[in-house]
Amino acid sequence: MVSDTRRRIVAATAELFRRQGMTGTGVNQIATAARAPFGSIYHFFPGGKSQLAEEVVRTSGAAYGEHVMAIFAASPDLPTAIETAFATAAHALVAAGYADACPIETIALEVASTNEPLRLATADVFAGWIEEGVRHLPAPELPEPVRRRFVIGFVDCLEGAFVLARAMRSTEPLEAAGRMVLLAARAEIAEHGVAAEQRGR
Amino acid sequence: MVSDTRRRIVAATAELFRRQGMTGTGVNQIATAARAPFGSIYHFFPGGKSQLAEEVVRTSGAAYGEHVMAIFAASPDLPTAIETAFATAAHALVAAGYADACPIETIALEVASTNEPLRLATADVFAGWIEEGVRHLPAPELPEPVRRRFVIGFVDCLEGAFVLARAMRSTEPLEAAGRMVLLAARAEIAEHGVAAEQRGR
DNA sequence: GTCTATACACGGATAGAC
DNA sequence: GTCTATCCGTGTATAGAC
Repeated sequence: MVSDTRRRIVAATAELFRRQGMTGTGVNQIATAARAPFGSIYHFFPGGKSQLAEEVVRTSGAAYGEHVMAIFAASPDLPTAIETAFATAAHALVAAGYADACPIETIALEVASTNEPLRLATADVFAGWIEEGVRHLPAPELPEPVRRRFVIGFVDCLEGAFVLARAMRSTEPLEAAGRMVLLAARAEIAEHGVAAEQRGR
Repeated sequence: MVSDTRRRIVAATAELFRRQGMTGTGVNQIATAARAPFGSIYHFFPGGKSQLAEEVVRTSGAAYGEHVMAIFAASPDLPTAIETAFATAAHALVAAGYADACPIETIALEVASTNEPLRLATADVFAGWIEEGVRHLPAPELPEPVRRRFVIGFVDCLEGAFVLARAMRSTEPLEAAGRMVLLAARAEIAEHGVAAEQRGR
């Protein structure tokens, strides 16, 4: 049985961190947003802000990965998956007034050179996305190393597009990223798909 | 005649913001790093941290854009430019211990939903990169809208790769991004370059 | 387990001597 | 122009009543 107060704290923290980053968010602000007494945060997270941040990074990071995996799973082929993923991301970003994009991106940059435990948490999340992405990429004809490289490039494009889209308040960066990933997908399939057929002969 | 103290303040701020972000950096820390008296910061920047941040975003953003443009200008064709740009970025990132990547990326995410003047400054920088990139992209055969879309995708990939590379302490994301951009470039040239030739007949 | 009060440091910013 | 002292708010964190 998980406390409801605890859940509210984690949810409020995730939302605030996603929008303002970690250093830009105070524990006080979290308590207010979660409608939780200040002391409850230190009751549930004796390690303070760092412990809370690590849990938020790992849980919201995993949830976001599953969200993208669901799109992969529902797509008949790779081009469809790419178009759906970037269109969905663009739609969600506009709906949220360009506030909510990737839940861990801002934190990842903030802690990369300043907080080793949290840096590791973000690295674990990205590694998990890549692993799951390689496993579920709807392009079984591609050899595993190609799939891995492609999935990493996919995440690169999505994350980078979020930065430009939020700054410029435009979906154009997401459309450009989707196009780039799509062209790369076609090229990899043309090259390695054909090679696979030739090997099969 | 520009004060040397002022220059040291801007340089120190740029370095600290690039590594720790803006909210994670205190004015006190800036003064110490710049070996400048605390009050000098408010002497040169009466608007305080915001004014200093805006100048840093615009100047270091423009400088970084010129750095990439120099690579474009020195490359005989688009594939070479892409390979050089991503290889140079990877080399620089490793040399800096994964601390120094894009000078405005962390700030852009921090301020996107919290500080409108600074958000505009980051958007202006990105817009400037795109404009210059479209102008100097070593692929004159591509029509202008295609060049624009491609340049935006290029920046998407670079920025996103920086996030993953810094978090994972690996150059693999930069290599994957470079590969993705390269494949997309070949595809655009194959499609539109041929179309241009056909129109010329 | 819940909540309030408070400690203590550091945040940004200002005044004013030199 | 340079630098120090200081203000006040907010930051994280803790103590302890309930």
